[in-house]
Amino acid sequence: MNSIGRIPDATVARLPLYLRGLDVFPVGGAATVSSEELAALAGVNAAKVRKDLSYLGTYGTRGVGYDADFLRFEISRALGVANTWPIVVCGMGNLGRALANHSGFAERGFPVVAAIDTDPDKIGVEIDGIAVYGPSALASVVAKHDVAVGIIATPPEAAQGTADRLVDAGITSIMSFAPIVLTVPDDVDLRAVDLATELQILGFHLHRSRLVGGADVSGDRERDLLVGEGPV
Amino acid sequence: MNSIGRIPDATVARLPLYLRGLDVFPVGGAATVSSEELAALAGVNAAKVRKDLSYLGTYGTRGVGYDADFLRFEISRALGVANTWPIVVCGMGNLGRALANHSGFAERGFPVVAAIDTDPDKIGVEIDGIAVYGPSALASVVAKHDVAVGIIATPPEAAQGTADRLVDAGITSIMSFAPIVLTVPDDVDLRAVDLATELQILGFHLHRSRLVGGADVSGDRERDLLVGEGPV
DNA sequence: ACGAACTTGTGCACCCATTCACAAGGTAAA
DNA sequence: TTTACCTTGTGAATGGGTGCACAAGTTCGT
Repeated sequence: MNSIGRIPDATVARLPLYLRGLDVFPVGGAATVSSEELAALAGVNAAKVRKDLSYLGTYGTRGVGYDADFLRFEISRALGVANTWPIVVCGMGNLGRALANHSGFAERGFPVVAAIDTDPDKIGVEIDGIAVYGPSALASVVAKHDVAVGIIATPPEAAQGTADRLVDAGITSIMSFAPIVLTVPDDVDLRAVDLATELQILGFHLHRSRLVGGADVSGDRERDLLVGEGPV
Repeated sequence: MNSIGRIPDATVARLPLYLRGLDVFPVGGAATVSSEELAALAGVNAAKVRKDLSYLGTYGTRGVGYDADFLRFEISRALGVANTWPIVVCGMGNLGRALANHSGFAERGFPVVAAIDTDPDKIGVEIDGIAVYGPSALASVVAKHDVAVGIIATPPEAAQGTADRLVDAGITSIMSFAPIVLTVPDDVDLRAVDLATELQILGFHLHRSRLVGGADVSGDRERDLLVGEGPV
């Protein structure tokens, strides 16, 4: 199955992990990597790696493995990371500031080009090199910088309003850190990350294991990644 | 069903959402909530709510719904949130500081009681009310505050060492924000959250949807900016 | 007391993802 | 060339999760 078969959601969620794993091979190094090695680098098992990659095409060589550079190129192409998707961060509180500064975003093709906040003391200034605008400037900021993704890091009570404004400005990809359910049109892609929820899941297992006196009752815990809900 | 049947992982991951949804009902308000309402509050569908709750027990009343207070109590009990699980944050960079300050953690029973960093300028001082210690103090900090969860917000190259030290100190629940695969013993519960990975998943859909408009499926339109820059 | 209108709890069918197991294809050395 | 040994790619089995559809149980109005 070549170029354009449907790629399962679970596979899409793992592609970035493979790409990340390939970072250990220098670009242009002509290295080959087996599904077993890549599995270790990405924290999954080898069968999954092979099946996932088979959805993209037949890029490996039997008896040898995958060419690291070529694989990197193909996964990048599938993910569209050759593109750069500018981000606007909404809400410059603790979390917003940390996200706006997060070097890992720009490195992966998601530069933070602007921030939005309602605090008059922040509007018009630069925080850590990021220009902060008021909510009313959102549409023009989006147009000017060709913003593709909005991050919501506002207090929960402002989150829905912020989402509405992002949608009005034409944004179709939103990542929210607000601990509430947001309503957006069907054509908007929303991923919600609730850090407290993640901790509570950890807490559940903690609770269980301490109850029993040590052994992890819930079968064996393992690998996780997570998060978010995918719409279309 | 009954009290302690195995609760599916997918259900455990949603219980915190239900709990969060129940926040709209004042404590002691004697309100009842239907699966439909709770579904809307949690962002899932009603059938899932009913099935999930049935794993905890039969807490609803047919024709009526669920008693909000009772349901809150039972979900809390299942999750073990009646307990308080102290947290130590490792790495007080941008993200670490934001997490250490995040009010949502303490509200949900996960107070940040200490922080660890290697920077001599930070060790021994308080940052936003959180005492910062050096790595060597980890074991004593864990013992003294009865720390149950460790958060890794260090640079990627320090993450594995930090994980090892947390494990040595007796921590069995770890949440990592470092973009690498961490190796921990089987009895340690590890949740990895990679924010850049999340964005790349959004990027995949963006890429796909924008391709449909443009006539080129060959993927030539993209700038061939490189692809895998920074090493680990 | 009775029927209409609700809402839960759950059996069941379906779907997606994971994992196994192996044939197909490739390398290397004698 | 032949043999021994790798590793991919993929049918097929397995397992978990989702959602439908409906019987069972409750409330309310008449």
